[in-house]
Amino acid sequence: MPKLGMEPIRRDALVKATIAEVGAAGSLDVTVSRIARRAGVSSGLAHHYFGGKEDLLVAAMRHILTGYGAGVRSALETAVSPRDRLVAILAASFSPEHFEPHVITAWLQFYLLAQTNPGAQRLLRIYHARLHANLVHALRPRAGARAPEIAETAAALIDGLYLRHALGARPARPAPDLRVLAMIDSLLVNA
Amino acid sequence: MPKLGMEPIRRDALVKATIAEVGAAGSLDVTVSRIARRAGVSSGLAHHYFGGKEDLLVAAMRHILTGYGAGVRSALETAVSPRDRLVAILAASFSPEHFEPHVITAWLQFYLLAQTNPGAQRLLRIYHARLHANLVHALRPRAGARAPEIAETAAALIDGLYLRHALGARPARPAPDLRVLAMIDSLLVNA
Amino acid sequence: MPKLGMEPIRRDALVKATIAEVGAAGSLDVTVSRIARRAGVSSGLAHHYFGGKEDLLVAAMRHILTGYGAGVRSALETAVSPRDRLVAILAASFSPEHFEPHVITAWLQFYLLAQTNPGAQRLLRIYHARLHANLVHALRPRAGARAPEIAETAAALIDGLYLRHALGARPARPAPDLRVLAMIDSLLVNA
Amino acid sequence: MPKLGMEPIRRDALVKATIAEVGAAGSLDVTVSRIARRAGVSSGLAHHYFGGKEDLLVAAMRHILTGYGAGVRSALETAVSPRDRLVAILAASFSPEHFEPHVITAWLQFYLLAQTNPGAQRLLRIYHARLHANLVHALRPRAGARAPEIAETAAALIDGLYLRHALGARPARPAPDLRVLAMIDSLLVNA
DNA sequence: AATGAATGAGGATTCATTCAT
DNA sequence: GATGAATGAATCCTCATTCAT
Repeated sequence: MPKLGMEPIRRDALVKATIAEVGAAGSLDVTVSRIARRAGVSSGLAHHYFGGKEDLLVAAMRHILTGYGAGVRSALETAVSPRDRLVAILAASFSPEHFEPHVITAWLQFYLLAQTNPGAQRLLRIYHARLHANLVHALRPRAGARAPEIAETAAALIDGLYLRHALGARPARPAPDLRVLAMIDSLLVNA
Repeated sequence: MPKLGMEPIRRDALVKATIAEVGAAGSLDVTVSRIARRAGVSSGLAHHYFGGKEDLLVAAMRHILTGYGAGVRSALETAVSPRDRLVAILAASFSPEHFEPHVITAWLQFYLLAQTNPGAQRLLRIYHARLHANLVHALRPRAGARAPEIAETAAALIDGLYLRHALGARPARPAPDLRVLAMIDSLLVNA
Repeated sequence: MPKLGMEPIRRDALVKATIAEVGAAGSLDVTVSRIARRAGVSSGLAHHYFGGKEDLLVAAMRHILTGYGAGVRSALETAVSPRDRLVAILAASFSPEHFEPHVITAWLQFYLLAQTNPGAQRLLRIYHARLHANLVHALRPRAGARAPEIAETAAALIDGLYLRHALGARPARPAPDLRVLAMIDSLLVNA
Repeated sequence: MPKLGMEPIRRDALVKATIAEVGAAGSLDVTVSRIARRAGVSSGLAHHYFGGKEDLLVAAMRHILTGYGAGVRSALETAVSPRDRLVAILAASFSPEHFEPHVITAWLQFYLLAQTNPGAQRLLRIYHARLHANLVHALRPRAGARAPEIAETAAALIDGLYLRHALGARPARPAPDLRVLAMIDSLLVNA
C-alpha cells in the first residue's frame, strides 16, 4: 500500500537534509547516502526524485533563495518611505536565519556550484537581478540616475560582508546592515 | 651524484600547474595526476614533494598570496601621501593579473579550502590581517579613530567586488578600485 | 522491494573467499579485488559489508575460530571420562580440516594480523582462553593444582606442532594429538 | 673520494636497521626507505647492496640465526654431561636477547617470509635441522632410539612457547627452558 | 660508492548511479 | 513508491625500483 502524497514531503525532507549536510560538512563533498539517511529515506529515492546529486544541490539552493525572496517581499510590504524599503532589504539580507552557520556555508558552497552548473548559475543570476532591482527601486527617489551604480556597490558590500563572515572573521561592528546603510547614506550625501 | 637542485624547480612547476589546473577546471575537483602531467612530472613526485593533494593546494594558495603581498609592497614604496597609499593598495588588489580568470577562480576555490584545511585557514588569516593593517595605516591620518572601521568596510567591499567578478557579473563601472576609493572618500567626508 | 536477505549470503561468500585466497597466496598480501572476484562480487561490495580489508580478514579469522569452537564442543559432548575429554579436545584441535593447507596458512597469517589489529587480538585471546579452560577442566580430576600449568604446556605444544606443520616440516610421527597426549600422560605420571 | 671498506659497515647497518624496523612495526610492512633512513643511507644504496627488499629481509634473518647458532655453540662448549648439553641448548634458545620484543617479532615475521621466499625457506630448514641435530645428540645417551622423536616434541614445544610469547601471552611460569626440560625429563623417565 | 630524483604500477577506498523486486 | 543490493569507475596515495650523475 503505497502512501499517497508522499512526494512533496520526501522532496522537502531531502532538500532540508541537503542544506543541513552541506552546512555541517562545510563543503560540497557530501555523499548522497548521507543526505538520504538524514532525510530518513534510501539513497535510491533521492535519485528517483531529483535525478542526480547536482540537481539535488540546486534544489536546495533554490529553497534558500526562495526563502530569502519571501523574506524581502514580506519586509517590503510594511515599508512606506524609500529609506524604509532600503532598511527592509538590508534587514532581510542579513536576517539571523541567513547567518546560521550551516546556511551561510551552504550559500558559499552554492556560489561555487554556480561556476559549473547551469541551473545553479541561472538561480544565482535571478538572485542578483532581484536584489539589484529591489535596491534600485528603493534608491531611485533619492539617488536618481546614480541609483544603479550605488545599488551595485551596496550589493557588492553585502556579499563581501557575507563572505567575510563565512570565512570566520569576527562579526562586524556595527551590524552589517547598518554598515551598508551608512555607506549608502554617505554616498547619497556626497552627490 | 644525482641531478641536484631539482626540488625547487619541481615544486615551482607543480604549484603553477596547480593554479592553472584549478583555474581551468573552475573547481577544486582536480586530480593530482592532471596537475602532475601539466607540470611534466609523475603523480608520485607531487606526493613526494608535497605530501598530499591538500598540501599542494595550500602551497598554490601561498604562492598567490605571496605575489599579492609583493605587489602591495612594491606599490607602497613609491607612495607619498596617505591617499597615495590607499590608491596603491587598491591598485594592487585589483591589478590585472589578479583578474586573470584562472587566478580569480583559484582564489575563490581556496576560500573554500580554508573552511576545512588549517593551513589554508592560517594563510587566509594572514592575508586578511595584512590587508587590514595596510588599510588602517593608510587611513589613520585622515580617519583617526574611525580608521579600523572604515578599513573593514573597505576590505569587505574589495572582497565583494571580487566575488561578483568571479561569479561572472559584468565588469563594474567605474573600475573597482575607483569605486572603493569613492566609497572611502565619501565615508571620510561625512565624519 | 529489492532482492532481500542477500547480506548473510554475501558475507559468508566473502569470508570463505578470504580464507581460500589467503591460504592460496600464503600471505596476507591479498587484494580485496581478488577476494571479491573469487566470491563473485565486486570489490565495492566487500567494503560495503565489511568496511575495509582488515575487518574482512578478522571476520575470516572469526569464522575459523567459530568452526574450531563448534568442533570442540561437539566432540566434548560424547566424552565421559576426563581422559575422554582430553582426547576430544586434541582430536578437534588437530582435526583434518584444520590441517588443510589453506586453513593452516590462514591461521598463521591471522596470528600476524593479531599483532596490529585489535579485533584480531581480541579473537585470539578468546581462543586462547577457551582452549585453556577446556584443558584445565579435562585435567583437573587427574592433575589437581597442576592442571593450569600442564594445560599451558599442552597448549604451547599444540601451537608449536601446528606451527611446524605450517612451516612445512614433515608430518610428525606419531600423530600430533597422540604426541600431546603422551606428553600429558607423562607429566601426570611424574607428579 | 670514495671511502674504502665501507661495504661491510653499510651492510651491517642495513641489516640491523631492518631487524629494528621490522620489530618496531610488528609486521613485514616496512618500507625500504625507512630502513635505509634508519641506517643512515639512501634507499638506493640498500638496493645496490642487497638487490631488493626480500633479499634484505633474508639477510636480516640470516643475521639472527647466525647469532643464535653462535650462542648455542658457545654454550655447548662448556657442557660436559648430556644433560648439560640439553640445558645449554635450551638456555640459548630462550636467551634474553631472543626475547627482546623486536627480535621475537622479527623472528615471527620471518617465519612468514619463509612461506614464499626460497632463500628464507632454506635458512629456516637449516635452523630446524641444526636444532634437531643438537637435541638428538644431547638426548641420544639417555633416550637411545627415542631421541629423534623426543627431540621433535621438544623442538615443537620450544617454538610453541615462543609463539605464545610473541602473541602476548603472560610469561610462562616456570621459565620456558625449565618447562621444556621438565617435559623432556618426564618423557625420559616414562620409557 | 652513493645519492637524490623520478617513475609508474598497483591497491584500498569511495560513491554516484542503476536496477530488480 | 521505495528499497537494499550491487557495480565499477575514479582517485589518492604508497613504494620498490631504476638511473643519471
